[in-house]
Amino acid sequence: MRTTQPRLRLLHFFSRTDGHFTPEEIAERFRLAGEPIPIATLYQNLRVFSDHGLIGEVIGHGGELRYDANLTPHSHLRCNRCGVLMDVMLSLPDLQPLGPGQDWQITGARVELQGICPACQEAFPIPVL
Amino acid sequence: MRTTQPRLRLLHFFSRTDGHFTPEEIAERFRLAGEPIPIATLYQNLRVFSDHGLIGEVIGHGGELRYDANLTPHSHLRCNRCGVLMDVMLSLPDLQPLGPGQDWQITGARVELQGICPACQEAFPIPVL
DNA sequence: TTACGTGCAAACGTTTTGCACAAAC
DNA sequence: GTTTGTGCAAAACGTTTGCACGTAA
Repeated sequence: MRTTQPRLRLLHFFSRTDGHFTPEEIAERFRLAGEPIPIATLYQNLRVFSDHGLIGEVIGHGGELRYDANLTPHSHLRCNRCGVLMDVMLSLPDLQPLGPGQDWQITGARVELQGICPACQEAFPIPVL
Repeated sequence: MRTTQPRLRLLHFFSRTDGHFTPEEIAERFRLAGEPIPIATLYQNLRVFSDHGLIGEVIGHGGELRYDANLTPHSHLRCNRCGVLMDVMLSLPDLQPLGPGQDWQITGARVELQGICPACQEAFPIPVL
């Protein structure tokens, strides 16, 4: 894996952010910064970084693939009103299913909590969704 | 919402299956049955059914959108080896985050367990993934 | 110097849209 | 008769690929 200009730029981007971005959103950031990154190069390197475990992948609300610099095991918490997504730590207890699935060997879990963020609780005290 | 021929055919399909299908997989089933369904009509009605709560949406292994006739609250269990996906019931304990996120109002959760299914445990006793 | 990465353009598969026609109410 | 849905063709969208050129090692 070679040290190239586009890879350094991408790593620099991830080192300064903690969000969950689609490829298009990342490209937009570079475009706005006046230093656009070719879309093929972007996709190629997101794949490479992900394969090498340098960044994580998250499935977004609409099913779109998002990349994430937070590599620690964590769950996600999404606001049902404004859609904001944050990382949370959950201490997960025994996740072995009872009944159907009890003979599976569980190796991991992906948990996405849904809820109303504090700002939306304040803005819309009466549930609208 | 009108009762039309394509909608009845689609509902009939979902009433007889309990899998998680992509639009293309559903179209393929109709094609094989000798009664193809136009792709635009299929997409339009999957959206309509989902909006009306008649079917559920699941994000598949590769991030693709899948539709699901099982409307009861359930989690998914996916095999890391063969990719098979099954529905499971989990009795989820307290999911309120501690620390960051503790001031959110939790309304639901989407849980996907990963593991090795019994058939794969038998076929590959030594972990390959 | 040679293997690897870049980045353009083109291809690709999936999903959506425009619209004239048909069917349901 | 009016509104809604159908289904074709075309467009749009996000992503991948082929390939000649550039660059890191």
